[in-house]
Amino acid sequence: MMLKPEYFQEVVLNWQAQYGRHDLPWQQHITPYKVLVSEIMLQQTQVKTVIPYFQRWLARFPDIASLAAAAEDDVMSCWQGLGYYSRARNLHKTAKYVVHELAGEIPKTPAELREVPGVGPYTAGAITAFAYNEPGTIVDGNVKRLFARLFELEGNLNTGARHRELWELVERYTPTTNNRQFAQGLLDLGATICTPRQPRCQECPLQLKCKAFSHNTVNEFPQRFKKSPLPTRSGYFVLNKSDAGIVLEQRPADTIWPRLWALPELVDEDTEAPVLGRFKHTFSHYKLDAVVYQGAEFKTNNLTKRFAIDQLQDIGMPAPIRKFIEQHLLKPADNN
DNA sequence: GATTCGTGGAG
DNA sequence: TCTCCAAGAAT
Repeated sequence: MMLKPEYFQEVVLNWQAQYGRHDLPWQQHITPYKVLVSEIMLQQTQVKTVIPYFQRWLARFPDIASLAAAAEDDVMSCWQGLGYYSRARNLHKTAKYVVHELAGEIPKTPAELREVPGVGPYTAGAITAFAYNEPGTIVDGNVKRLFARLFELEGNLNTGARHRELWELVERYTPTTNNRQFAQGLLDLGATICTPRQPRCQECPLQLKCKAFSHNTVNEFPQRFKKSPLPTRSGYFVLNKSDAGIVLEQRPADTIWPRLWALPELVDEDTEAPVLGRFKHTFSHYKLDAVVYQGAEFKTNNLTKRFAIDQLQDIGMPAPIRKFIEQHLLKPADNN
């Protein structure tokens, strides 16, 4: 290895101590529970987005026992708007599992953590390192980018084989001590210095060791590949408003927005009912063009319920549905 | 291995 | 507005 692991570790640790982030909410009075919650929330989600959710979550479910004892509706309500809702249900499952089967102790080793629902290879290593300060390898988007540039790793690192290769490379550079600080250092370097665009190479402690920097190819790594444009789907929803509130439907577990409360959805368009409004929404894998009908009849096998307006803040609703409803309740259309 | 799963920050 | 992509995991 051209770059000695001992040197790399020393650089990352020293840089983290001096320039890394130390004021994130989940870094204060660290407990395994805080680390678990934060790591699940941070999956594919930016730190800035997570912080207010994390604060509210800890206020509502201060420890793993309170989460285990919570009702699913409360859990989904607290997660609403954060996306990837299976994370919330898995976290709830995990809390029950840990409280009832593991005497409240969150597992410590990556292997044991992998048995936990919603915990994959990254999160297992992260919890081990951050919660217990024990050796845990982490490969996320930050680490992938940093190593891709440091060693000019070519090709698509997202394939199974290349990802395993990258994982083993990072593993060889992961120390057996100072695990928490090292893991934080990797993430902080990726998030604040080795950024996707306009990286701050002048401030990077690894500048002289970085192959991409030396070849002036930093912006070419990690190599990007074209993705096909997102398909567009249509959605048809019903908003039935009365003085008593609005009717919502709890969505089935096998749809987008599983088990959230949303406007009842029609399988087809309704050419009879008046159109109240439309909205567009972009998911990770398709675009939604939605039509909302006013007072359309619908039949459903799902649970439906009428909610008063002031109840809506306490239930888990998809972000775009909530936005649409708020717009039309605050500024009701008078075009009928 | 390819798909599915949300939402919003930032350029 | 459009694009990339974010402390990924499950199926």
